Amino acid sequence: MSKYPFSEIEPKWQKYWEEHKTFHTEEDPSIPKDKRRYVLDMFPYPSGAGLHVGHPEGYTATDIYSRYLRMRGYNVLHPMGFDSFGLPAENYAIKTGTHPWETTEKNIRNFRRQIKSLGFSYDWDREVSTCDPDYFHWTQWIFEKLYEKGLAYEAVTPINWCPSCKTGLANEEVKEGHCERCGEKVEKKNIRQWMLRITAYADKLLEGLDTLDWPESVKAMQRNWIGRSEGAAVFFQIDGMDEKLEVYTTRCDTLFGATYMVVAPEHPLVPALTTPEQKADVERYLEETKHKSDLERTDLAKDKTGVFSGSYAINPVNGKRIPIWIADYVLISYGTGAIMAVPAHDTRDWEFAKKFSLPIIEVLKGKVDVQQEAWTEDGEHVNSEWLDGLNKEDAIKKMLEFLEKNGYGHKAVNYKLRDWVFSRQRYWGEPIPLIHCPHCGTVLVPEEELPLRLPTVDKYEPSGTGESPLVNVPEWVNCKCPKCGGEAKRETNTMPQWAGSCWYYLRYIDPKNEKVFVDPEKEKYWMPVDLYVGGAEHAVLHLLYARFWHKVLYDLGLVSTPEPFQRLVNQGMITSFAYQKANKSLVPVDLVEEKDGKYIDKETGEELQQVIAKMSKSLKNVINPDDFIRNYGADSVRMYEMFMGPLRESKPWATNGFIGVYRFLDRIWRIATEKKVEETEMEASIDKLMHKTIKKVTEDTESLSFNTAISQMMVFVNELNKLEVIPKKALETLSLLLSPYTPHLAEELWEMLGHQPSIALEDWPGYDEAKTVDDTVEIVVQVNGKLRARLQMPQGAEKEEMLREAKADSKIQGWIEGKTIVKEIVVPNKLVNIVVK
RNA sequence: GCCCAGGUGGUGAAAUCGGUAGACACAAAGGACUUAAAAUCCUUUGGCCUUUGGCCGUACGGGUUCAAGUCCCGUCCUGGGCACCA
Repeated sequence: MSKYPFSEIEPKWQKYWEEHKTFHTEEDPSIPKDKRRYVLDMFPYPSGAGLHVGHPEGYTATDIYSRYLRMRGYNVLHPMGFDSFGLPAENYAIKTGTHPWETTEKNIRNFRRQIKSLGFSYDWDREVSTCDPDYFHWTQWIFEKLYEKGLAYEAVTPINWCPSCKTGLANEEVKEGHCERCGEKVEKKNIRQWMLRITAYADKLLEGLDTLDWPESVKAMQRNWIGRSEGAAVFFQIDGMDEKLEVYTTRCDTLFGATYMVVAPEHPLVPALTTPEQKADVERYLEETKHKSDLERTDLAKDKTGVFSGSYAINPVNGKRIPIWIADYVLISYGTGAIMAVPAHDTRDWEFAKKFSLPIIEVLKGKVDVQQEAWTEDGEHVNSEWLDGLNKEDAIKKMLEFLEKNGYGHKAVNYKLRDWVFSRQRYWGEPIPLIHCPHCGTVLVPEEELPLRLPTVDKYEPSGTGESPLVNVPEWVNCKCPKCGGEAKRETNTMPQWAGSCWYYLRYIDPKNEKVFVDPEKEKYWMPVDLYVGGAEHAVLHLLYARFWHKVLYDLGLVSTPEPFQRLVNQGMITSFAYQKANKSLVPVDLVEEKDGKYIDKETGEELQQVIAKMSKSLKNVINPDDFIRNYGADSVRMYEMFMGPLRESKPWATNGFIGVYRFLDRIWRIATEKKVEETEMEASIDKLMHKTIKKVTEDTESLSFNTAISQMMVFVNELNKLEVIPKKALETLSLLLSPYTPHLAEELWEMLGHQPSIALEDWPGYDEAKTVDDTVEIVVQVNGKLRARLQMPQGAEKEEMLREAKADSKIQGWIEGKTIVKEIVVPNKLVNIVVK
């Protein structure tokens, strides 16, 4: 069926670009700052499975945009690399004994081949790979800066432990109590960890969001994750003890309604609070909660449990004695690990109070009986002495004044954000460049000894005791202390995968520099990233960590911008069709057949419903672009992925739509090769359409609305196809407009039209605004808002004339005859609406 | 439960400073060309009716307006994120 020889054209031009270094980028100082753009893709983890169709979506979008900007005279930095440390290569090594380096190299070669086969205009001289010692040299160096600044610290804390991956996880890597990577239930485990003090940057990370051109949803997610809340710290005197219990509350105005207190089971005051009579009960409860997994503790049922400590606290506002309970619905990790409970106005406290028959006192006038359910909305204060009658806002203000004046408390801010657990007990990651010396304590590996490389090991198996496989390599672990020269041991933890991706965008700027991580002049030349495109799955993890590192580098004067990524666009996920039984279970795609537009389960004959689902191995609906590139060409793949729908929205991969863009490209090929192409005067209508097309494609490319730009090009091509003789100018313009989208075809056409390559270096075509408007326009005539007639009128006709013609129309007369005209609305060049009674 | 997106033909989707709903494409049906097929080209294609015309139609129910897919209020559904955060 094929006439369009993509399999010859595409390798030809890919070779040309590579040999001529068409997309090599230099820091040309003569190009002003506002004519430079940094267009970045989220670099891939080179998995063994290779590229899937989601990758080229974002990569094509940035490639079109980069090629467009170059044609508009911008100097564009558009690099690609590989995020190559990570667990899959290590797990494969455990299974097969193959060194992760080998697996990773092989996968990178495959990824590079696949990416190149799509004809992207990357400057390959700038490729980086995070597992390359020349790269992680500087990852380690940045870690040392963080350490020197006091932002890295060691702690033995309960961390999220994945028993399957045998490593600690950051909070961000735990999803619903399960390991994000393997799905195993996450346990709590106390081990020695390196932590990064990201909490010190909570406010800066929050405030910076306001300056960014990012999707609101991603900003909202980061705000949620940081979780800043303003409230008060309140001190409760413990009855009969010289101790105070500090709580955090956002609603200090409800203090008169506090009828009991709760501390987390891990709270340090628990032993002191426990009275002899309660000791047995408390110990039993502590034992119980210790064995609950995180998931069980936060499980759906959320049945409240707890035990009375035996002690009482004094409510500072009224001197009442209130009991102190121990319960695991209070988390040690948030606030002070202790709360004042106001059961009338908090659902959780209410449930607990009901279960243990604690008093419920209403302090906000609500619409419900607080003995029956909690009232959690605002209301007038009652039973609150000097707060009675006030609303929430005023009452909080007044209470804060009272607390501060009497030393009972003060304003306080809390965050949900936790410090970042930065160490992993694994082999395939950047070694943390620290040495433990019995005399000098923790000492940094001297800068001149970086990069600190990974030793060769025989077994990649983690020890499972919370230590990395590196502990089994004594010749690597044992070393001399750089300070005192005595016997010392290396840190055996490695960095998490996120480390390398925290700063890779800076290394692209100066990838081969052996002296510094990035030359400051070059950094100033390109930063910040003008457009960053990638999946929404990195909304908190990568994008928060990278911002954190960048802000630290900024504070150290090492980078020139407070934020790394000025504009972020999330490409929508490419989903796939899946087939659902009546009981909602999904059937793998290879067990489904299509019959007369219906989908039938091959095994049972049951009729199935077509639904949209994430691509997954188990449903066998993962799509690899290689087959499509082979069968239809890279240009078709690029164009199809852009034509499917808006870049930002998720959309299903429906292969039957693919043929449409292929036909489109084939049609262009036939126009160029089978029709006469001559330097003729263009017919006015074609000329107008050409100018309209240039305008639409320009605007839509600029705004990343590639799907509508493509449909406009289709309209233009359909019109050209009707002509016997093709004006050369029209075909040249089409080639230029196509060139960011289907660069191989465009280069070939450009050459056929007698031009020197490369079309990528040509100027983007301009348009004449006057030619983008039609001489006559269709005017819609409505009567009472309903469409009744259409008129052809000259562009820019006067309102009076439009109205006169509308009323003169025979159809309209039928509608307005014998009625009173109440109102007449005229929108120039658009419509007339006559309102009658 | 909370926070963010989104709901338009058989399908992917266009159209949002409120102004012709369904551009472009797929699929389907019919036709031309052909010994035949593929490819290509042309026509039709939201639903209904009494079909040179009319009525209905953008998840559902209200509202604002001369005019609502678009704005406002409420409801339902789908996707994503967070989740005992005091």
